This record gives sequence, C-alpha cells and structure tokens, in this order.
Amino acid sequence: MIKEQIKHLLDKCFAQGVMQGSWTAAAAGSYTVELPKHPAHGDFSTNFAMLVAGRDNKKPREVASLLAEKMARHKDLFDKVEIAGPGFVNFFVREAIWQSVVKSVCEHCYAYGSSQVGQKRKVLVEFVSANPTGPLSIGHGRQAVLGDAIARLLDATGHKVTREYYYNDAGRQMRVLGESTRARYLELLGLAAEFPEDGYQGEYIYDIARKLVAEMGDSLKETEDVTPFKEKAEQEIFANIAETLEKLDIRFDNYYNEHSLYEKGLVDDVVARLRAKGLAYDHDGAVWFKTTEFGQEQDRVIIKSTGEPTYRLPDIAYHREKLKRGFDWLVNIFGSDHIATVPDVMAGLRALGYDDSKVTVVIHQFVTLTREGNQVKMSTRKANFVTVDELFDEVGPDVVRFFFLMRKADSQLEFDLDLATKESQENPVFYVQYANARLSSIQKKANEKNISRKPLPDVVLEKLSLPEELNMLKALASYPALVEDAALDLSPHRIIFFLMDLAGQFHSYYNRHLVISDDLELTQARLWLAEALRIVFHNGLRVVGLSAPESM
RNA sequence: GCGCCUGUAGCUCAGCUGGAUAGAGCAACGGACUUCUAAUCCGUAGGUCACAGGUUCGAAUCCUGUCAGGCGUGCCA
Repeated sequence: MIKEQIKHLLDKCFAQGVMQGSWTAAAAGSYTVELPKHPAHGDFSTNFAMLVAGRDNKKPREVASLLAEKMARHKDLFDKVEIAGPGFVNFFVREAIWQSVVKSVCEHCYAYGSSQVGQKRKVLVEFVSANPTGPLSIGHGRQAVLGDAIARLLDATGHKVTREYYYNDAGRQMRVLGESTRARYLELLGLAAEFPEDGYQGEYIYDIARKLVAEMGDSLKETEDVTPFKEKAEQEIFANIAETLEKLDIRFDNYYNEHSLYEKGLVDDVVARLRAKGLAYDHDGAVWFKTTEFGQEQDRVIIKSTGEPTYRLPDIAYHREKLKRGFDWLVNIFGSDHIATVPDVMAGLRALGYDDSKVTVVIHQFVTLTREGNQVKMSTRKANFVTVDELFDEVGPDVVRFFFLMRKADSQLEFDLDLATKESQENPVFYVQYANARLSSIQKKANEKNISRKPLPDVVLEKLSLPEELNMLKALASYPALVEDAALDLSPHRIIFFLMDLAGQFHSYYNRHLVISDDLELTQARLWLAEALRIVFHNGLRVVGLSAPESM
C-alpha cells in the first residue's frame, strides 16, 4: 500500500510536469515503482526519469532532480529522496510509516492479506480430473495441491471460486478396468482368467477383487458383462481418491461426469454447430474438425469411424458448458502430458463463438521421484508407480503439500524421498511452521508472566527501530500485494518463498534479541510486533492450505 | 521434423514480467544452549545466469539462431 501511495504521487508529479512543460506525456504509464535489492538504494525506487528523458530526448539526471525535488516535499512519508546511478530516484521512507504497519496487520488480523481485487468474478478451477482407474499418483498429487492452493488464493482475493473435478466413467479406460478386475476375480477363485494385454496391473485390483469375492462369492464367475466389475472398481477407487484428497484437506464443490454431456445432447450439439459453420466434415468414415482454420498444422478427428468420439470433442463441449454456466474465468490445471488438448479446446471455443481468453491453462511439469539416488518411473498401467498414499506412509500432509508448492508449475519437480523423510529435521516445512510456533510461544510466555498487550494507541512503536525489525516490518507491509500477485499469476510458490524468507529473518532476530525484557515499553512494542508476525505467518500458511501449529 | 516447457553455485531451485554489485535452501568446513522452544542461530566458501548474436540508457529476464534435457505431436486420455 505504501508502494501504491508512491505510485500515486508519481502520477501526480508526472501530470504536473506535463502541465508545466517540463516534459511531454509520452512516457505516461510506463514508469514503475520497484523494490531495490540494495539497502543503499532506499526502500523504493523509480525509473521515472530514465523513461521520461528517453522519450523526450532529455538528460535523465535533470529530469530526476526535478522529480526528486517535487517528491521530497512529502516529508510525512520520506526521510530523504536521492538521485543515483543513471537516473534512479530512490525513496527512503520514514521509520514511523513502517512501524505503523503493526497496527494495520493487527487490526485486520486474519483478514490481513485478503482483498477484493477479484471483484467477485466467478472462476471455476478444474483440477485432478483423474478417471477412477487407480489411486492418485504423485503427479496427480502435485496437481491436486497446486489446484487447491490456487483456489485458496483466488478465494482470498475476492473471487467466487468453484472447484471442479471432471471425470469419465464410460470410456475405454474404464472398460479395461472392469476387465482387469474380472480377471483378478476369476484368478482368486482359481479359475482360468485372461488378463487384458493393456490391463491395470496394480495390487489394488486384487484388493477390489477380494472384496467382490467376499461379498458375492463365485456368483459372478459366469457373467459376461463387465459392468458389475467396472462399477465395483469405480466405487472403490473413487472412495480411495476422496480419502486421499481429504487427507490433503482438499474438497471439491462439484464432480462433473463427462457422461452427462452426452445425456444432455451437448456433444452432438457441438458437432452440429461445427458442421453448420463448415468447420467439421466427413472423411475416411470419421468426422474431422478443421483445426487448420485455427492455426494448427492438421485437422483433428472428433468422431472416430467406430462412431465413438475422441477425447477432444467432449472436452470442447465441457468447456463451452462451463462458460455457459456463467463463469467469467476458467482456470485449468493440467499435467504436461495433456498439453495437446489445449489448442483443440481453444480452437473449439473460438469456433463456437466463445471468448477463449477467459480460459487460463496452468501446465505443470512432471514430478520425478528419487529414492536412494534412483529415479522411480511412474505408469498407472504398470505396478511400479508411487501413489500419494504411499507418500503418506513416510511424510505428513503438510510436507507433501509444501514440497509440491515449493516449485513453480513450469519447473519439473524432484521429490527426494530420502530428503523429505530422513532429514525431516532440516525440512523447510518445519522451519516455517516453527517460526509460527515460537511466536505463539512468546505470547503464552507473556501471559504466564501476566504481561498483557496494552491497546495499540498506548504503545510506543518507535521502539521498533533495529534494522532487523524494520526489515521484518517491510516484509509484513509487502504481504497483501504479494497475495494479490500470487493469486492473479496463479503462482502459489511465491507465498512459500516469502514465508521461508520471513522465517529466516525471524529466527535470526529471535536468537539475537529478547521480546520480553525488563524494558516495559520495548517489551510492549515487541510483543505487538510478534503478534503481527504471528498473524502473517498464520495467514500465509493457511492461504496455501498449510497448517499453522501453535506448538511443535 | 514441428509445437510447448526447462537450462542460474557441487545438488534442488527463486529471481517481483527490462533495472543498479546475482539470491536462498541443502551438501562442506568452523563456532553458539544458566535467557520467550537448538526443529534455531552466527561465520567461511561457492557463478562465463547453456552458447553465439541482436534490441537500448540498462538483459538472467525480450528477439533470432545453436546445443542439451523433458512432454507432446493418435481415429489413446
């Protein structure tokens, strides 16, 4: 908010300068307020002079001195305003401004960092969307955590969020699942069974088959229809997926079944409309979508010669339906292996007259899992994949969540099990949570000593004048803008990095200075600082779905 | 072949969308518990930002090309 204040003042100076003929309006809106890396460069700086001078062919330092003079008049805000380097104007903000951040944090408390930039825009976050063919893999885990954290961030910034899980229980995959289950069922009964060539080989299929044997005996041994096997498997697997998600504290508002698109005729309608616009045609017994009209290299099949649709057709229908349901923004979390559907869906929406800029796709790269130095390969079909459940055998949900959020979606994520488990003492998760616990502990200690925090107006916040204290206050001040940026950029990892940095600052401070001391005024000020820190740790952890333990 | 993503310290990764002298955590080495939790802290060391050009006041960041890795490129999802 201080940054915004400075930006606002710059805009005023800019307009004033234009009126006075000091410069033209050419550079309007191009200059920015930045946080310099180096403390000698002040708390904030602006490239105003360089950009204005550049457009007008003036000398940057001359423009800078004019600007600096105007800005320096705001003595309530700035200690000093300096010109440096090629024409930067650096602002040194008064300590009192930073100290007042304590008030702002504590007044807003658990709402500090929340905002209304979303303006109640309706956004649908679609993620996981794994068909119920097996337990959630590590890759799904990353997606689940990423999607949930993004949903939480959007929620905190005033969006109206719906979390949706899209699945298909009617396709080829599910038929193979049913066949696999039947094969295991017959096998358990000691009967001859042909296991499908591309069947699901995981141990969990045996578990499901065992349940069937227990519940049905051998009554299904003559059944030709795979439906009972498929349905049992689906039911069991979905229950397992829901349980896994529950452990991660992830709940969906809606499960959307692909099948319902067919029932409502929405799939056929897409084809009809594409045909009507001349964007779909028959060839070799299949129906093709003219994706070449939308910049692709080749047209794509949407209905196979067997009469079955390909995945992209219902995908297009689904996204169209989401927009028709009134969502202003569709956020999709996809694994990089599904990237191919994106251009097809976008083309489909445009073809049908919808605005595809309302769709943002977050593509996350793969998770590679290493154990004892070896990379574990993953495949749902084969038995050697690692599931989220297996991860829970070794580390808790907070560790899983934190590790998955530590990297930006674009990066491949190496999950080193040895590091996450064996060396859990050095774990960054605990490092951050420990900061929260210590802060809570300080408040408890104060209570034990019968020291209660006095009302803020009676507290001498000027006592918070150590460089470490001011730096922490600056971090606290930057938090609301960070949440906003992280939400709009769909980048929860930024919150993680902020928390790790702030935790580092706090632990260092904690080891050096006592909050509760003989100096009563100082103790009051620091107790309030500790409270402000605790609130921001709490809010930061919670906004990405991590727990904020008061003791560890 | 083509498309998307990635390439930054020994390892894993940030780098606020073009700013000033490049950042953190691990790992390595040396230190700190009569004080609010040592799951912590302090210190040392570590770099041709893959490579080559270009754009401009200014490039790890933008554009082009090259190299390397990942994922796609199906009438699989």
